[in-house]
Amino acid sequence: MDQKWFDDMETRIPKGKVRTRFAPSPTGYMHVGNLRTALYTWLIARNAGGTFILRIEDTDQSRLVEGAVEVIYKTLAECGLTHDEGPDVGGPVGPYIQTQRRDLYANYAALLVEKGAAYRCFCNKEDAKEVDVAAGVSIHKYDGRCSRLSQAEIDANLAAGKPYVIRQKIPREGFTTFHDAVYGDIAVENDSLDDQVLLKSDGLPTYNFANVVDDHLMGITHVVRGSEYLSSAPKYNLLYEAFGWEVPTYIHCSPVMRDAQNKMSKRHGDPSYEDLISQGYLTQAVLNYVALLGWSPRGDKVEQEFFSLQELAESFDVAGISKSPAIFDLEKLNYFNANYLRGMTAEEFAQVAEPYIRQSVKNPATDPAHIAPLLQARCEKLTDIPEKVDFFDALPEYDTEIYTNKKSKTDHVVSLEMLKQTLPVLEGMPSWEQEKIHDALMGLAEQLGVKNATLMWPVRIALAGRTVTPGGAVEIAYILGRDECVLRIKKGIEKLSN
RNA sequence: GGCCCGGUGGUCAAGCGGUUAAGACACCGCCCUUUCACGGCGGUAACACGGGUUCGAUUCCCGUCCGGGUCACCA
Repeated sequence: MDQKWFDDMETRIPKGKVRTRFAPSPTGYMHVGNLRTALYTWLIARNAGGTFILRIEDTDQSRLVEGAVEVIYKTLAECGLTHDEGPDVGGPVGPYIQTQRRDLYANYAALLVEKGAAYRCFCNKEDAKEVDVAAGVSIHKYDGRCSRLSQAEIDANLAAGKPYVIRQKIPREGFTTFHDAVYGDIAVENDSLDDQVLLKSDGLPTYNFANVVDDHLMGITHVVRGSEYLSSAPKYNLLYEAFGWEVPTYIHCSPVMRDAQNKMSKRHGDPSYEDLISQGYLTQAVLNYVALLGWSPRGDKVEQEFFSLQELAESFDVAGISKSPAIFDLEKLNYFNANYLRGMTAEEFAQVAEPYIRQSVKNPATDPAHIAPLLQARCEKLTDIPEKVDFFDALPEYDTEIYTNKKSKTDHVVSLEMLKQTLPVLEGMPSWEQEKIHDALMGLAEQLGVKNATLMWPVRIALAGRTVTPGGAVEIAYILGRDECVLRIKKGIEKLSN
């Protein structure tokens, strides 16, 4: 083994600054838990003025998914989680795709064998498996038989070209302690640890090995990952020790749940980041909500709930990360989304709303820009829009029962009278402007000596055929245009006269 | 089953030995009002259970229960 090669690898490692990495395996699907991990990882780097790295973990050749890496790039870019180093942008410690680092892992695995912390195992999968009959479950704890092979036996196997894997040699005695920034100190007996496979027979590393090697070689100071790796952490520590490497700060994050007992998953049909966007949610809202799902601000910010990405970067603190799992609540996401929608300028909102309005308002004479303002305070997500505005194109069939309203003191008789009074007023409007329509109708109510609501309710019902509408009678009338209004009022009169 | 982790209202979540146990979502009521919203005001609702330690436990320790994770040549 060439010592100089190892020394060169060491000298490439950047030192001093905080360096974090998001290391997804390309599954073609960014689930919410993954997004949150990426966010926290990014925030830790940005909060410290450090470096955020993207690394692709594609060592499982049987799970390759076409275009999956693009989904990752696209999502990170859309969310503003910019990476400083990665496969597409390069960097000092590349390559950033694990399959392109293949030889490197083999070298480090060989080094470990030399050090006596790992050994070649010639067993096939079935030989290595044990079944715990008493427990009624199969456990996969390898008995370490190949660690006891003599050099002659090893040489013979090698000479015979027998395939092998490289396993980590775990001490049988004692215990291993490690520290996690969110869970604290955790100690486990070494005897409960398995001689895990480091290098597979195809020559590629397992996640467990590649991770340790890459995190070290890339100078990662804070390892952020899901809590499912918590029980593997002692084995990683043993690896760091065997190499004589400094152990990074571990930050394990509890899972995002769909309900009390299940993680969110594609299998259960839970939405991915992309699904949420196509369901009408805003990226900012999703990020804001997800940030708070498992993290909460401290100090003078305990009560703050709206955070821009920049504000998150300023406020984020590992101490605020929660240990217990959090259930993803669409209702609360709705709340955040509604607020972000309302926080947009009228122009911004009109722009994002237009395609949704056009889904049901096809009439080219109707201007979506006039409808958008009515919608901004009335929808939680963009996909709420189409069903709210479909009455503009065509008056829906409706039952005259809806003319009756206790609060506005209207019934069929009153409504009929109101519509009859309204018709000539609208027909006689010198110009069709919203303010003029408003003044005319208010004037009519006053002249008739009725409450505004008594007049406005039936007019709005006749115009929309709906009890719930975005905007009031005036706004709707203006958008519909005089001719259509007259037609719809007449239709109302006709229905009420029967 | 072994090992590891967790357990504050329905949900997120503050709390880190002494509090009337924050706040937010949802829910309910009232106000505003041209419907529904928005907005404003108010309300219902929680420390899993049992033992300790302590003058005093939501907070510290132990046990129980419940939940999760892990035990792969997947990550």
